[in-house]
Amino acid sequence: MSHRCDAKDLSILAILQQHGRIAIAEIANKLNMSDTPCLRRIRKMEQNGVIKGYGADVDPSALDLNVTVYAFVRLKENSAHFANQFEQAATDLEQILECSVISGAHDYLIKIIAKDLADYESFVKQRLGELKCIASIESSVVLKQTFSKKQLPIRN
Amino acid sequence: MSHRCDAKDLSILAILQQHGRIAIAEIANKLNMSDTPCLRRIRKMEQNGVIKGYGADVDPSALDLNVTVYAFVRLKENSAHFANQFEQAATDLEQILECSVISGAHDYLIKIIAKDLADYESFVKQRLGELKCIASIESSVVLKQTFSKKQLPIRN
DNA sequence: GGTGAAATCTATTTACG
DNA sequence: CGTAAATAGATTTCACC
Repeated sequence: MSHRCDAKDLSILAILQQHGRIAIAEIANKLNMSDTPCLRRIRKMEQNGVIKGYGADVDPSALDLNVTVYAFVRLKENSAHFANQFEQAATDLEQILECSVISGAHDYLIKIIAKDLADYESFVKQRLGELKCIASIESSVVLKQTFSKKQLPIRN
Repeated sequence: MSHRCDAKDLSILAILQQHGRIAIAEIANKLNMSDTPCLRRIRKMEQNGVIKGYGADVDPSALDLNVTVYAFVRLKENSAHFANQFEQAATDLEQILECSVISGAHDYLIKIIAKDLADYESFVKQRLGELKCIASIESSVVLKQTFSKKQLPIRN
């Protein structure tokens, strides 16, 4: 279901990554092409999964979410059963924004967002602490987000 | 410049986070309101920064970006000069998607995306390795991304 | 804060090179 | 793969509650 993106597709993606609600005609205009082929390319990329969707980028502090924490999680056993249990639980917890299996001494790296440190602490104790598959959690609190880019690097 | 979001604003945000290109009329319809107030609320949230922007969610593998790595960086000194130097360099490097100052033994956690492990290695050696402010880098390769949610949790 | 209708702009389709 | 014109649909403004 994949698809080879040519240079024009990549140019369209570079624009849409940054301006998700831009008019198709404006994209076409920027790239010196007309609307119809531009729209056709976009619809094709939406259909074959190159474009997974569109979203508004919301300021976390507007939702009173002021603390981000990265946490390393180790499981008690490296069994498929424990892994599935943890991954399902993590998926269901809205405060966990990202969950990755990583190389090295730990099993998972998860990114968590919370209102404040007290909220984070109660999340760890009441939600993660409930999971019997977890052996240890090591938290790294984000003191300052230098930046977070929403765009992937596109090289033409 | 902040703004108190009421329940309707939050409902709008919940929809726009997941469907960034949805028609305003459709949002209004889902929430049993008419177009004009819905649009007014959205424009207000765009202006006061609650909505920071819109973007297409692009599949990294379509751009031949198949490796994600989290790296802990320690600086040689905890001076403002070294911090500024590192943060500016990280901002300029497109492959670094996120850069956070974290608590604990390390100074920064950065998220890097690369074509493959060879590409990542050359990035570390040729780009990061050039920076005189860095004392050490510890990489955690993402073996599998269990999930990555693009939406912040919204509780009404 | 809200409504509903009119005007304007954008997306989509169709016909064709 | 491209263009251009016509239709259908969305956004925005307006007068008003």
